Amino acid sequence: MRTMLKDTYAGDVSPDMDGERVRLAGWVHEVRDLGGIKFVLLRDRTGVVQLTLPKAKVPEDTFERAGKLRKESVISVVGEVKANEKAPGGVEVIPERIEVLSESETHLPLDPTGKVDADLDTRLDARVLDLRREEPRTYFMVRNTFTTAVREYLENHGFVEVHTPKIIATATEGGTELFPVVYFERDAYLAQSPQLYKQMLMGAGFERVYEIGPIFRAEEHNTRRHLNEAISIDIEMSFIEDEEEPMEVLEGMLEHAFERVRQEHSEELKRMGIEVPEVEAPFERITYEEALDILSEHGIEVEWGEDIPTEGERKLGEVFEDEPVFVTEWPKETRPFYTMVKDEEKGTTRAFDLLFRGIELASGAQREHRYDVLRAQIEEDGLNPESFEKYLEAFRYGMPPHGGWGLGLERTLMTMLNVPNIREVTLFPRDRKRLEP
RNA sequence: GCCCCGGCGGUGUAGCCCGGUCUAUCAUCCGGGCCUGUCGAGCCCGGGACCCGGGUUCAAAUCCCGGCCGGGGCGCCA
Repeated sequence: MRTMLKDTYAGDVSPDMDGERVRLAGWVHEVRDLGGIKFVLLRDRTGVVQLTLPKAKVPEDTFERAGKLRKESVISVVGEVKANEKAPGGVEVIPERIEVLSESETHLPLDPTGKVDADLDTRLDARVLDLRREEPRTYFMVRNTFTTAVREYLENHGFVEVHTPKIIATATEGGTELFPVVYFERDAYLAQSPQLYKQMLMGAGFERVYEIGPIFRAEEHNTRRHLNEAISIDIEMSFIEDEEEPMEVLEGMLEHAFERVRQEHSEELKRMGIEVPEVEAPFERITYEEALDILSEHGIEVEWGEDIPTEGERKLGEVFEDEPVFVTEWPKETRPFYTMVKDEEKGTTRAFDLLFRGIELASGAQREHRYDVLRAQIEEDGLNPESFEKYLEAFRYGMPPHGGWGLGLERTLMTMLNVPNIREVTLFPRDRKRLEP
């Protein structure tokens, strides 16, 4: 990366570049004025480098200007690299010229050097400044590595990326609340999931699709693991024999993506005290019934047919520690109409959830591809098949057996990085209280 | 939707329980000064705050009520 104003990243300046002339640009991290010598710490997205200005060795106006720099102003610098043991990292830059490109106001809403803590709420209010800090920046570099690795894996396994509509006409799965939007003269909603469209693409013969896109949930929840707008990684695949195949894609993909993050970010994560766990496919698999038994052994009673409550998820997280675990064979009543029933007598389905560190990261299933059965299940759920007409049509002209899952991106990152609040890994989170920035 | 908790300078806090030199603590920060090796620089001087409204009281940051804003738990989910 080079521009006319910048040819070197702060983090790339190293002692073996001694004598080289560099153009740097970034933010004034700190200024230490000792009178006859001044130190300016220049920060960019790669790190911090020290500019050293001994009065006798730099032009007078540059020396004067350095003393007047305000924290967080944007500057560009032309200078010479000097290896020097006294400098942090053993290297510093002696500037010839310092140009202020944009001056920062004083009284910053928070301290980007991180010497003084700020509450998450304060940080999110001043998110642009907050994102200049190393920790949040690292989270989003990890996020980028993660989604890149996900695409890599899925592309290598024959999945094609698609984009389905986010403005929809009807409630998809029922259940969660939808955000209404005014669509010209009609009512419409923001999509809570790409589910129905992914399936329609199976009918279209795409065979393997994935989508990384936003989902919207109008639930008034107020917790550290919920957002009203989140990113979902979704796949759907055709010609599967059972739900085992999409599960294998999920565990393989996560193994790969976690490994990538470990490879590319271990250094800065270690500095922050974060260790990304090694996850290895195949993951543990237990049935819903076995999960209930385990919980019962730990004093948590869940009635068959009920969803596993938060307390139970947490307990399972303790039991399986850093091991992701699939919970399979969920009862029919806990699952939406498009889920394929596995055992009519027992009332179990081909649905699965992926739990990791006590939190639900993904859910998926083999879907019902038989038109008549699907239609009947819509009715059983108390929904009107007529409002699913266009969806159902996809099942009338040849629909392969298929299945897939949706994985919450932010949920995955927050558990992977062990951060206490999902908002940490979201650039500009949307929750019950927050609509801006 | 139900429940719990909290609001003090730009930021993070002490003080609140047990009202009274609180003329409000400390750090960071901001402004000024000194200093040629800082790296959480140091030293000196200065600046800046009790969420809003009402009530109780001789007296309210402190007690009570309401509002606003925020944090979290549950439910539901990714």
